[in-house]
Amino acid sequence: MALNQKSLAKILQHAETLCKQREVRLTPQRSKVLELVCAADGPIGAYEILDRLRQTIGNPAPPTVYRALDFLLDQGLIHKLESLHAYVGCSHPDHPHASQFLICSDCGDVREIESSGIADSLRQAQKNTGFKAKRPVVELLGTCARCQISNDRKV
Amino acid sequence: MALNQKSLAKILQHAETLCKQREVRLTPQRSKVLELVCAADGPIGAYEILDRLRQTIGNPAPPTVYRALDFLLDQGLIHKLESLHAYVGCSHPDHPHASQFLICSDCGDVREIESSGIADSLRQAQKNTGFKAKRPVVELLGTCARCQISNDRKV
DNA sequence: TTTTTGGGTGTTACAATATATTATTCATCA
DNA sequence: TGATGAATAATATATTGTAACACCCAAAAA
Repeated sequence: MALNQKSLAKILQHAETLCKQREVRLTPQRSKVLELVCAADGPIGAYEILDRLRQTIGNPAPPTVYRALDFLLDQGLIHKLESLHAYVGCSHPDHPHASQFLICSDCGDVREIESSGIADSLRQAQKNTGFKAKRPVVELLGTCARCQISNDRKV
Repeated sequence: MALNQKSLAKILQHAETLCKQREVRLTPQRSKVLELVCAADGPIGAYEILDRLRQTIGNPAPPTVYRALDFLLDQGLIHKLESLHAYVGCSHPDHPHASQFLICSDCGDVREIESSGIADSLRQAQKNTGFKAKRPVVELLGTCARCQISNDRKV
């Protein structure tokens, strides 16, 4: 992550455009929550968002955050990492898509990938079983390439 | 699920054998938790386990359950459904494996599949990125074949 | 035999995450 | 203006998960 001011503005701008197209309302609060998620240096929890929101809005309560998060999730502007109970900004909110996450347990880094191979295999599995997925959750918990190297050095 | 007494006993027996082989201790409590998870009619939450455990053991506390669950997860005897905050017995604990779950939001049914296609694509993604997964989480949230049909009828 | 050690357990308290419920605001439009 | 519906506010509570520390006990070491 480590987003600069410029690209953050770009994301928010983009979100606004998308929501206008879709005729849904990106209210100030929702926009602020999106900003907090995207500006965060990695996945961010709902209550961390709540804390930071207090610096802008007067004493918000949990439902405020969760409602905003639900909206942003629906619009595909952010993703929820189920295994971390945390949220991240979406790398490419233009098109609805099934992304996958590589979550490093050592350094905490989270990388979003969009593997057509994985998507294909998931589609195939659905075809085989008659199941229809609305929200695929694919999260690989493990060690990123960089941490593997630094771990090897230590040993 | 809906397990009969006989196959439940078989599972427990099997778990005992595995743990002996691995030289880890399947204590009475852990065995009891495994039994509760496997006997449950679907995914079961930690606190539901806690409640049922009270009928056997004198006043257990949350850590008791979570410790047992952690052990069983480590041994691959159960799976955790991250998106449900719930646990299910593993269909085939013999070999460590990456399974995937089809979770129906309508009827609550959970089906464990073991798709070699998905496993392959995950492996490939790891190869491409240098990431090394210790625990893959693949959960498809959606509608099962049966519910799709009954939903269509209603509409 | 005694000591030590380490895993497992018991217990209390608390942290973190999430939802239910009810009421209120506010823009929009008939 | 009044009605409508979406969004928000406020309060309380439910649910899930950990930290910390004391204790027990069995197996290994002295």
